[in-house]
Amino acid sequence: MDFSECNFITEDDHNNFSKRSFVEKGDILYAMIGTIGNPVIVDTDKIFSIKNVALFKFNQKDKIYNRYFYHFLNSDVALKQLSQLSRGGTQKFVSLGNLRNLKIPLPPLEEQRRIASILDKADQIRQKRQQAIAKLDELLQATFIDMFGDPIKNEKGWKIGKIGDMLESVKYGSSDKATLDGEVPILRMNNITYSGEMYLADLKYITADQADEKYLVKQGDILFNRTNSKELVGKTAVYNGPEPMAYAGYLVRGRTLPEYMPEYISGFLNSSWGKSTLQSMCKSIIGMANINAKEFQSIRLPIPPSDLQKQFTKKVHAIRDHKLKLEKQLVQNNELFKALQQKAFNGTL
DNA sequence: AGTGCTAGAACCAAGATAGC
DNA sequence: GCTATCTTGGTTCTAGCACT
Repeated sequence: MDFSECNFITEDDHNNFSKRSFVEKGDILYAMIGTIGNPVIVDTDKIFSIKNVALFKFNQKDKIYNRYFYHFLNSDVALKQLSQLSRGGTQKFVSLGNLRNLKIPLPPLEEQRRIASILDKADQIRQKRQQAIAKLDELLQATFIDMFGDPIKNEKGWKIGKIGDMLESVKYGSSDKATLDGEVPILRMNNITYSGEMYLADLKYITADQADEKYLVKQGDILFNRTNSKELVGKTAVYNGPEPMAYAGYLVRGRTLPEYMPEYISGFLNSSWGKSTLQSMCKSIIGMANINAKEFQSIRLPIPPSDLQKQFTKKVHAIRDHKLKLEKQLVQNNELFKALQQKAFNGTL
């Protein structure tokens, strides 16, 4: 059907609010530029100026149910229509005209409610899964505190030392140019997440010749991001992935002595104390911050007994395994949701 | 080899403006 | 006046090079 019977509203003068900027409960907002989409159902009445955002109002509430429309906007059926129409060079955007002309299957209201409630339920399930995953991250932090206490107060009276004391070697990575078609994958800063995990996607590669032993990571190596913005400098993760893999020059590789656990060091650096230590020590110049290998090694921390570090590592691995399981389930949930969505909007649900 | 430093690419969102 | 499109600007990351 043609959607022109709905009101679509865009911008308004900043000082001159009118009906056009009155957003009500149940309206839907939709980003027209940048990350196109991300529809939101408004849950409070508010007046504000809208720009580059489409506002959907539902004048004919007996004909269209907003949650049904919301799910439609999120569906591939709608996105496909829009992706063919979106314009712009580097910056993609859709126009109001494009949105007005969206073709949407429109069954009777009761049917729309039924479909929306099925999709809502499926959506809730995957959100719950996502929350469970987030909880596991918190558990990781809590486990660290539980076992080792507050590192600043050091109530448990651990020996205090430097990260360097726990390492057998510290090396900078390769400064060779990474490409998409080389042989050996090379880890870059985007492969380390802020929360301290490896993220092995979006890989680039170097040639086998360039992948000298000194530029390769082994399982159990610590990777430390020496150059980045002030907030992100010092991102640290323990490598546990497949080999061989190389690492780039703006990462530092730390290899622990056998009696110490890389997970403990990473756990410390990823705790709130670790993060604030890193922020306070980095040398920040025009946007970029640096922590060199020497400074990395000089970071002071409590060094608890090996046994305890090993126990911590076991727990970390158990939590990560569980998280991996949940993430797999989440992928399945997402696929299921997509399938339901497909069915919903081609009339077979 | 290790390190500091910087240009600029990529991305994205908001502001500004041209044109109907 | 309204909409479509272009410009500006911020953030983050990439990549490389020069200095020690």
